[in-house]
Amino acid sequence: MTIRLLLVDDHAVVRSGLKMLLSGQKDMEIVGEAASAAEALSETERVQPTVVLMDIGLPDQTGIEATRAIKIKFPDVKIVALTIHEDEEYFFQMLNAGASGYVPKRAAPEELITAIKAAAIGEVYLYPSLAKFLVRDFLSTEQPAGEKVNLDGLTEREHEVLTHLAEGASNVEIASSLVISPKTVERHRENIMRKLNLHSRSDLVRYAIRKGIIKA
Amino acid sequence: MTIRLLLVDDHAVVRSGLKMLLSGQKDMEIVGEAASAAEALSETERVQPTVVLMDIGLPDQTGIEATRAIKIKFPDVKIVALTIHEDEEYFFQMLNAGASGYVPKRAAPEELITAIKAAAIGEVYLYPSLAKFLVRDFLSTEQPAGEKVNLDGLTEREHEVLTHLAEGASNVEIASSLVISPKTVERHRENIMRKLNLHSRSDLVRYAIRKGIIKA
DNA sequence: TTTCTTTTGGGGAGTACACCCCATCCGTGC
DNA sequence: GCACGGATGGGGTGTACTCCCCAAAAGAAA
Repeated sequence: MTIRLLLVDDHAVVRSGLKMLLSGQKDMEIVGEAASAAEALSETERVQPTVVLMDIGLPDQTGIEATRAIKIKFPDVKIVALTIHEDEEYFFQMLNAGASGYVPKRAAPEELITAIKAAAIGEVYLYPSLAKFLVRDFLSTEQPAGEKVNLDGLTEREHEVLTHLAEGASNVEIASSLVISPKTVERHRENIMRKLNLHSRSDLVRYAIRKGIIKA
Repeated sequence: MTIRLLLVDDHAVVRSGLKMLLSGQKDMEIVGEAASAAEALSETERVQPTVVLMDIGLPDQTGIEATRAIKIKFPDVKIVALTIHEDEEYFFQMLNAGASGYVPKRAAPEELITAIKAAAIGEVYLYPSLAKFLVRDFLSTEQPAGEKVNLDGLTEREHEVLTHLAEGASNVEIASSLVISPKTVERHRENIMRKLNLHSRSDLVRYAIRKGIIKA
């Protein structure tokens, strides 16, 4: 079964390139083109494509709005975003609008083809640089690496020891890592704890993560 | 910069096939192999790979547990799941465990290579048949995706104890808080540590923060 | 020069932890 | 009924940790 494609992009050159690229695919057929959101909707109605390749930057509306409009009228039509934008915001909005795929224009041609085929059979292709956003959202664990400023009154060495401590290393492990005696490590740890008013390794771990000294 | 790979699969034949397949890649180098979860962990420590190719069905533990263990000890090591399983359950668990990619064994070789490269630069490759699950999850829960039940295999009580442990409480403090014996707290702690393959309070703290169980 | 800080290290006391053993009670499932 | 897992506890062993004491060398600051 051939995949019926509708190309939506306001640049004729881009559409031509896509036609050139995709015409080599036996199982695909380009059944229509559109240069605006309004046209995209009417063309979808007219040609009943399997998959719509949707640009985001369109003259009248955004491709996001066009996607939403198409999915409301034709829920079975799959839409793959093909755009220069690689930021989280557009990506999430396209997903919310109902897109079945998201491919940056810089992607390799094979990736676009994979995305189209995936969309056609009800699956979803996400470009790796965008997929990570979704996974991060899924894990919902925000931990943007904080500034590595050193203003807690610790000395250079103490800071170094703290890093190891926070990573869960034992005194002996740290000693061997820093090539000093375990007793010295202990000494540093005591000083760190006194300065920071902490009293356990668990406290040190949380402190270090809060300060961005280590990642969780 | 070459990508250092560790292959984890209990079938030697599979590993051989992967070596054959990946040896053609100039920017990749296979630096180790493992046939079990335990071996995976020790090999990771030994060879410090960039990316671990992780099977799920392993003799001693699941690849999910192995992934969790590796990510806790070596957060920077990227892990790509390579498995015969294509169901939602395993997929979500691997993501929760910290995987940077998920590729079914039936996928095309190029897709595996893409996934490895994506993981190596901190991105995420998700196979289309799995990606749709994540998108559906994203759309259904809209904001608080992921972390809702005990995907880590802990019981209700253990989860409760873990929270206190992660906050730095001692056994005695937790005992008095939960109105049980310190010995019981210890019992729970042991079970938690065994299930999560952790061995110190510091590990527990980092685990809990990563999971969003407590804030840093 | 003298003082202070940093880094290095040892001894020891008391506590907490990590990891084993054991058992009982209770509810769910077969 | 019986098995099974979960929650509850006790005992013990060895190690690691937390916190005190002490000191000395090197370098910066007074």
